[in-house]
Amino acid sequence: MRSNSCGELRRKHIALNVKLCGWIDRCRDHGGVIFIDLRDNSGTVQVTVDPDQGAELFATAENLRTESVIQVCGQVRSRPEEALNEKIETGEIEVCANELKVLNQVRGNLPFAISIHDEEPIKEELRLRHRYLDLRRERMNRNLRLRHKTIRTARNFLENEGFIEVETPVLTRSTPEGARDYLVPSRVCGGEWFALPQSPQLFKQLLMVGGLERYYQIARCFRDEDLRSDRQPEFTQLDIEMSFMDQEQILDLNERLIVEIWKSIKGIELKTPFPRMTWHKAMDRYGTDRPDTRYGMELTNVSEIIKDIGFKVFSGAVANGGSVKCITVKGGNAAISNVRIKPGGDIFSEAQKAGAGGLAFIRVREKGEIDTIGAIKENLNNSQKEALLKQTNAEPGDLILFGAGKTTTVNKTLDRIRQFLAQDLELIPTHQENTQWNFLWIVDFPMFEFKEEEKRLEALHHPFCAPNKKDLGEDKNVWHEKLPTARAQAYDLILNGLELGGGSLRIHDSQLQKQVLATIGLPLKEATEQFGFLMEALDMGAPPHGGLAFGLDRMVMLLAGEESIRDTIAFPKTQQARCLMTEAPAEVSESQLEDLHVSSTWIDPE
RNA sequence: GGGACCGUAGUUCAACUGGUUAGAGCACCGCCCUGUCACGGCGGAAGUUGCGGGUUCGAACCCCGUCGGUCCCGCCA
Repeated sequence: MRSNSCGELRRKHIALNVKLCGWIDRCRDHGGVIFIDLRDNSGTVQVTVDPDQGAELFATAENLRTESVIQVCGQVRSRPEEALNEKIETGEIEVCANELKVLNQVRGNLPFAISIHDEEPIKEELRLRHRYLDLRRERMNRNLRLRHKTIRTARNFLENEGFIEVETPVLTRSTPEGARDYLVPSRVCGGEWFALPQSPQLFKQLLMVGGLERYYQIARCFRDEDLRSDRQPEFTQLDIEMSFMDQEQILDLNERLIVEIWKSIKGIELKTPFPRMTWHKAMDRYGTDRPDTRYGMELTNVSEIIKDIGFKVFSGAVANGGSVKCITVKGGNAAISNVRIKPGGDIFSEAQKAGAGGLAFIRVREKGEIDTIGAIKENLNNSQKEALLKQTNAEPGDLILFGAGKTTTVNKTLDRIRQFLAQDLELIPTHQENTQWNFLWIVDFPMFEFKEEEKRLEALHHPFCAPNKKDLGEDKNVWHEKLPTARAQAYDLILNGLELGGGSLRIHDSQLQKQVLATIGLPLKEATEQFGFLMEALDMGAPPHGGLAFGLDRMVMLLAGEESIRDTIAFPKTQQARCLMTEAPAEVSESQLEDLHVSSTWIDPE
């Protein structure tokens, strides 16, 4: 069909007779001579149609339209001296057409322009409705190639490390905890349902019991929860699991994988080992378990200094078991007006959205003078003031913002304000050549967190994470007492404040597994029903194992510099989890439902 | 489940405080043009202002509802 690709043609091809296929990127009809920019995915080349090549050919060329698919036969020739174009890779030559066939004619208006020269933003709704056209455009084409290259790099790396790729079921069983499942009714087993996997977690553990030792998968995962710019109902994980490796070895292997990917995609040599931070320290210093370390403004705990002062908002918070923390905004006096930090202001309302009742502040003036509301100023003696300024490293010109109350709320508030101000004050170097890639391992997560609404403990990662042996001790009889406060051998990889992946060492002892499930309030009977196959396997020679999973869509998004994972997925869904192209989900016939022993209770609001 | 923003020609945008026939670039159609490369020139067609209702002498604009899209909170082990 074709002898060459458009983008490869150069001087050395001059005089060669070529056959090209592609899309018409643009046409320039000069009446006597017609120029066609022909595009395939290697690039574009100028095809010239001269009138002396025949009336029929010329007539066809005159009626061409943008984005029609054509096949061109012609000879590569040098362009005239004055018509060379340095801006185009193929700008030294052109193809003189002697035959031109329209393989597919564009009829009617295109919903939007495809041309590489067109940079107009298009409404996403339209892009999704005609995704095949959007994919033809430079940006999406590039993103999908980048995604492919990322996966290929991971595959090569893991291959060389002795991993094998294994597929796990998409039709599996529903499990409690975690996200809402997508369900599939069984026709053969009436009244019973499959669930689509939220991740291949249990299967990959059982592959370890199966003696595979090193597994990976580009795994599709499904979660029926509300969406965000970085969440799709079906998304892809780079899922990895291995046996006989301790945490350090697992982290090291994954660092090398990440280094390899960044080298191949960005041409950057990342420094290893990546920094590590305990979960506790992250919460303390940043108020979040996924801190963005590209900028400072860390949290300072000042509970000790102000616990006895007369300002009840502060002292009361500490007395009630909470804390008072603050962030110091360098140069904040000049940069941030009082209007913004008082009720109604944008910074104040950020604090409110995080659950804070108010937002106390201190402006640091020359010679240690401070400027704040009377209630704080009057109740702060000189030594407390000095201690405060010292601990926060505040200097004249700085603004200190406080969170006081329940520690979780204080952390949430200050984390949110810290991120908001980083954006606002442009503390993050973006669109610069030296983009920072701040990788950070968060380690030593707690096993559980207390779920206020349900008055019970819940697994922070998932209930298969192995607890830290040091926290349990040697005596198996007291494990159940120590479990609730134990740390997990779990880790997250954070990149610039986003969770890139996470994992853990797994429990490979059925007794311990049962105790963990009991700790989150799952009775043995139910646990056996849900996870009996796992517990059984753990009694039949289960190797110590662990692994992790990376959010591939998110990783590609960051590598591509995109702000939504939809731009890294060929056919993504909208925030309402619809596909605008196929219009899925859609109604099905009554007989299909009957086959599945299902009847719909949906009542159309009309 | 909740909050915010958006929806005008095929498309990207405009239309003052609610006021004449809803405009412009690109695309499209026609004519002209032999060296352009985001070609150029002249002309033309193109609109249920997402949809439904209300307020008003008068609505793209204000109000209510609804549909769709985006961002966020809740949610997402």
